Amino acid sequence: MSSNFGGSPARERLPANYLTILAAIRDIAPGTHLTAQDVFARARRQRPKLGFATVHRGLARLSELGYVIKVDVPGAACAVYEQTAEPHAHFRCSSCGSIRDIAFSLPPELLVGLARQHDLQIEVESTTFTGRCASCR
Amino acid sequence: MSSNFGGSPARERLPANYLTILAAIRDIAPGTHLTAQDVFARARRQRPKLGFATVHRGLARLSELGYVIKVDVPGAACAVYEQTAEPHAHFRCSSCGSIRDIAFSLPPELLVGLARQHDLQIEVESTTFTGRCASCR
DNA sequence: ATGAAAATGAGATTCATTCTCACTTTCAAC
DNA sequence: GTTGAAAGTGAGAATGAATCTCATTTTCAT
Repeated sequence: MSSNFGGSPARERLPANYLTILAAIRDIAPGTHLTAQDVFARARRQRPKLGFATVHRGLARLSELGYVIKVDVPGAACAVYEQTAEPHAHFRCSSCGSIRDIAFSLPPELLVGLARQHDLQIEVESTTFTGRCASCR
Repeated sequence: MSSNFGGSPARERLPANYLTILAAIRDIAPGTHLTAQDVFARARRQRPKLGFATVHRGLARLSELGYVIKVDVPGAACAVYEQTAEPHAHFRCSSCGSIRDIAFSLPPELLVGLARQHDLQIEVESTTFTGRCASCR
């Protein structure tokens, strides 16, 4: 899911492992996208006994709570995770597979209109562009 | 990929199997979304010996050529396919998993602007909304 | 200290998708 | 019509991300 406009993360006690997982994502440059494997490798440096399933569980929970964002990009082999940031879209290069953020978001009033028009409750909006990046052209 | 604004399908000789696969998708109500399994089941009624790998190959090719659209919806277990239609977005209900079309598309000039601004070549744009549908509320 | 609930790690499992490969079909050139 | 190279095919194996299971460990209010 790309943008979460449900508000700020709920304050809730998190298991130590989840904090380690969260740190693994927060301790990188904004705009970086990590796969679950990446997060696993990074978090394991802090907690060598950490299991992969726990990373997935933790990422799912952290994503639910709004601490991180799970990004499902069409065409990509697996999901990537990023730290919470301003709403934005994603671009995926079909040639090299790289993913980068694009400052962009749909106007909230548009979402409200669509939701009303179709009788839906829209919680998450995700926009993805695919094409070729500068270096692959 | 949700919208393809690269033009109309190229005229090219397609293997008979691919035509069967295409027919399986075209012979349903617009707005219906079929998984590869669904397409397989339907196409197999016409060609019982058809293999599953061939369906995947065919869908990939047909999608490349613009005859069908592959829809990768965040959160869904697998991709779905639909017939080519007016550009539109997708809504996925997080509760029942149903997917429906939403008449919506980004203004082309916006895409051109983003492409120029970020030095990208944008070929496909995909917008997905997630939330709860009317019957799940 | 204690016990119920939550969290954990390891490995098995699931399942969509892709790969492999021997075989078959297609079709243009002769 | 024959031929041969290229393309397509089906079956099953392989891949790999994500989820599930379960016995064990940790947490924490009491």
